[in-house]
Amino acid sequence: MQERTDTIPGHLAVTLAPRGDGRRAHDRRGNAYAAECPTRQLLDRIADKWSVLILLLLGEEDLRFSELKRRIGGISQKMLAQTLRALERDGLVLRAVEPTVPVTVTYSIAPLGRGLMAACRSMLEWAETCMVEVAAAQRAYDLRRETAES
Amino acid sequence: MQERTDTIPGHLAVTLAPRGDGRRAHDRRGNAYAAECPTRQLLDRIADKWSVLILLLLGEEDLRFSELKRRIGGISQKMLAQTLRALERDGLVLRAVEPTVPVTVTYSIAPLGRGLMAACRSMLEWAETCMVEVAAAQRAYDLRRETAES
DNA sequence: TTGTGTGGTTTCCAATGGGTACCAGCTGCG
DNA sequence: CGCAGCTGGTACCCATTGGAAACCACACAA
Repeated sequence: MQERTDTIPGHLAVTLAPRGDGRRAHDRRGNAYAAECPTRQLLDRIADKWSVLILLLLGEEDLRFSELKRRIGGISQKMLAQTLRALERDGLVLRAVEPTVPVTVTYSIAPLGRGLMAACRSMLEWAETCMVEVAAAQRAYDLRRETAES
Repeated sequence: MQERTDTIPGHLAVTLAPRGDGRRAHDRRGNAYAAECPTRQLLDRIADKWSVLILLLLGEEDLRFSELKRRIGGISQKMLAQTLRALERDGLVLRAVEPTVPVTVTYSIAPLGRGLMAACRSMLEWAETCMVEVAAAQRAYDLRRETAES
């Protein structure tokens, strides 16, 4: 949305190795493949199944803790709390506490998280679209291995 | 690259719960939030940091095992082998063995994986774009907690 | 009084991931 | 000749992570 290619103050100097050969486009924007790069660390946190699922759900409507837990099959309370806290810290979701009788906590998507949601959504859509082909590929692979073993 | 949006035969019938209330758009395409849903299981596998990084790299050029390991900071041989095998099984990457002196194994992206790459790429681009804002949000969050503690 | 529901935290244990060593097979160097 | 070295892994072991379940505080309801 804004020009940032060479306006970011300090971190590019850290992550941009002084190589001089501008080989690939993304290298000019910080190397997300280096473990120490902040972009990589951010990517590590969001390229996570629980984060993606939570963001997708919150993209549709605001939800409370227990409702999220109910909707996301297989998530433990611990991981839900942990992931929500991380997303809140990153400014991707908002946490609103209403001091009702049993305290009510509502989670919603923050402005910063909206952009990420689009990426998550296209991942989900790809999965829905290609699932059958993937399943076929798996069967083919397993069959190949099976016959190769004998 | 090719039309596949509405030509899929059978799986929609499987994942579409017979509920009748078409509340939300994605419900009509199988519930990816249920742990048993194949779409969810696929999403779990691809919403993973190593898978995303590998796909992004292979999207740019074919690479060999050791080159991938060199480029992806912090990945262990074991995780690289494991993730590559899973991606190969899912039909997302291709593994080509050339019987050279020390055997040379080249990995490339499969047609099926191309579509997913787009989603991975937008995730990376989002991370690059919003990293600074996220870092600021983190600092604000930490500060809030710090002062709340005292 | 005991149970319910809320949004967690804590505790413990199993599973997952990572580090390291090792392997096979041939090359080339000393 | 013999031995290191390069490749793409696998096997083993331990550290970290994730999950299940218990616990908590609080107010109300039966």
